Amino acid sequence: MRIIFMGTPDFSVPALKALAGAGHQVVLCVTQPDRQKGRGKHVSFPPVKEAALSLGIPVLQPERIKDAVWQEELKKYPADIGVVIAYGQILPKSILTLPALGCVNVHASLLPKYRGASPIQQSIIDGENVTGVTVMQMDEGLDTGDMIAKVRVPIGEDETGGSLHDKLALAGAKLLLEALEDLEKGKALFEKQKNEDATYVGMLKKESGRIDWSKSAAEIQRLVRGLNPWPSAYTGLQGKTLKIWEAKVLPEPGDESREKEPSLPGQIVRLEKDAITVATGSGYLQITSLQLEGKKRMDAGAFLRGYALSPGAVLGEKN
RNA sequence: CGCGGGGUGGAGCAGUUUGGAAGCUCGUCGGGCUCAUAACCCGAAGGUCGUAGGUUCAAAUCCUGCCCCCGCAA
Repeated sequence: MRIIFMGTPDFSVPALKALAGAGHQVVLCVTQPDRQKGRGKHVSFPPVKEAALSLGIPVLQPERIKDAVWQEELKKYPADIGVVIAYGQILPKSILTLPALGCVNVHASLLPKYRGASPIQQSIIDGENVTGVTVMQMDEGLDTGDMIAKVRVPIGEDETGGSLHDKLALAGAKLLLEALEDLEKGKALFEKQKNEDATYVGMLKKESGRIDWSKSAAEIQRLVRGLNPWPSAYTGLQGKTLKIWEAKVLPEPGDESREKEPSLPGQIVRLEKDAITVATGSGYLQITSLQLEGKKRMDAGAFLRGYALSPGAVLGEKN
């Protein structure tokens, strides 16, 4: 089919490549404008643009796709269908209805749960056992369209936002091809979403990674996993930001000697050769991989070799 | 020219302000102790102190250029 592809981040790339690899004709890629990124304020291309250029696909980068000029521009690229994956802008109805078959969206959750911007990370943070990808026919609402295809993906014990992101991106690419095939043959089934079951998740902010030590160790550990590698869970250590990359949940501090001393949430109760155990609102968190502001990520053992840390210190204090 | 931290034996750090014999905690290797050990004791190997140049009797340390890593901000 002739396809207009709209997407921006890494999540969209496998689908774009899959479409091209499956013989579809991607006539145009619409993606967000180049932005200043990184340390030096250098402009960089969105991942989808990089991929599109290497595939020889024309790229359009509207600042505001709602502006009427872009609708006219899109008409220059006749297509059978639009495929939207994490594009980053709300599409007006005039564009959704432009291709003959309209536009379909690949969303990284089992709709109607986790509508919105950060379904991958949030499903881990919530402790879900399973998530998935949904392909839907787009309508004007936020992830409210009729569902065409769905695939379930289990969330593992050690799943991180990054690992799940990659799995879902690949699963989504595969599912998309199947859905397009059904649509092309006119045998696609459309299932309405149960709006009463819908849940919404907003965009991730840096602040969403701040650890609240009064929560349970299990909750904090899920936050650490869900926000790894971005934006990462963090706390404060002696005035500096401390990112927590990996941690385990312990029901007990694992040391008989300290049980008498009450510990505050966030207080370091035990230092081992390669782990730092911290008290939480419920249970203990054993930190095994971390990163201090300005330093590289390292395992707890390496950190303790060079950083004078002693039990009793409290993490997360005013920063 | 967005702000800031940093590059020192395999790892993580101190030492740089007040130039003058390369240090600490680990790891590795050898030996010892032990029923045993990630514990303890003894010993050893391993570093052009990111890189290029400058100042100096003397530079990890002061000055200049360059490379690389990281946190923030976007």
